[in-house]
Amino acid sequence: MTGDELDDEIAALLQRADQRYTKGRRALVAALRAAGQPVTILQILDAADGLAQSSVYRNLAALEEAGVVTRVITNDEFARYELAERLTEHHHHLICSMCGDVFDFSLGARTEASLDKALHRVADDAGFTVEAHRLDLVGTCPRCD
Amino acid sequence: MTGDELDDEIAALLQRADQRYTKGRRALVAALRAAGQPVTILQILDAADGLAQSSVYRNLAALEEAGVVTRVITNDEFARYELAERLTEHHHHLICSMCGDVFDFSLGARTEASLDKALHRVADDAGFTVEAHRLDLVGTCPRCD
DNA sequence: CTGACATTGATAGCCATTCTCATTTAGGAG
DNA sequence: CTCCTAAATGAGAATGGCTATCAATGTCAG
Repeated sequence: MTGDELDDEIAALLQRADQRYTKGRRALVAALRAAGQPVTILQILDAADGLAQSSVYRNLAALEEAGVVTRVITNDEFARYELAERLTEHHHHLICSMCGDVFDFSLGARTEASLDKALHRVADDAGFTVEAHRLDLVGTCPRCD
Repeated sequence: MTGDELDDEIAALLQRADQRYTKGRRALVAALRAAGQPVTILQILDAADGLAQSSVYRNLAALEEAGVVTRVITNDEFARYELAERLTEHHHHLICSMCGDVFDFSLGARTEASLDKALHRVADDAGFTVEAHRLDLVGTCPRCD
């Protein structure tokens, strides 16, 4: 997806949620795009300066509500954010249990498909309506090893 | 694993970590065993009363350190705990995004094995040392649907 | 029994996140 | 362009799950 297509898609998502695509929100999206991996609020504040902490928190919540970004759950105490899969592509996370850093990875289409089938079977049995699945690898990254 | 075997195993794990298997810790383990699903601190305090909040937090940390329990990461703001997989069996979680409840499920051995193989391949490529993998299904439980 | 030390429980403190509110900004109507 | 209304912003206060503190208690060894 090119930058313009991405922007159009985001604008549409925000409009649907009655939200404006403001300067601050554009800066957030740019920071997430530049990072290329899930980042903490602190990292965002350091990278894209001129943003107020309270606005970053508020706007990330608005963007999440609109389906533009996703909050990534990890082991440490800091929330991380990345662009939603609808704007990128389905992927999973490598989480370093030492430093907390998070990296993306994908499985082959075949593995992903068979996993998805198995998961839907499980969900049906349990009466669950599936929204998403989350697959994380927890370990030690090369830098911390 | 019978109750006694479980207790022996836990005692061994604690001993290895220079920790005692005290009354309060036994009560915690009993509560987790009775629950049969990951539970919050609040649920533990409600179920097994007579436990001090501070001791529950401290003891869950000690038990986690010793490898007896596992902290389960979910979407909501409450930490959940369950007996470690070494004391039960490998499984995954169904997470309800409405009420936050968490349920266990397992995949067939074949699916699990091929997933594990794919994950190790990914980890090797990235230079990661794998500790564990985490597979969660996020959706809506029958009660909230 | 006694000393050394781990554990407990009440409470104070911490800190990521959320809330508040006065101010600024943006879009629509005339 | 000028109002007007409502959303967005930013600085700081407040929230709340969790952690640290510390005096009192329990426990094992000798």
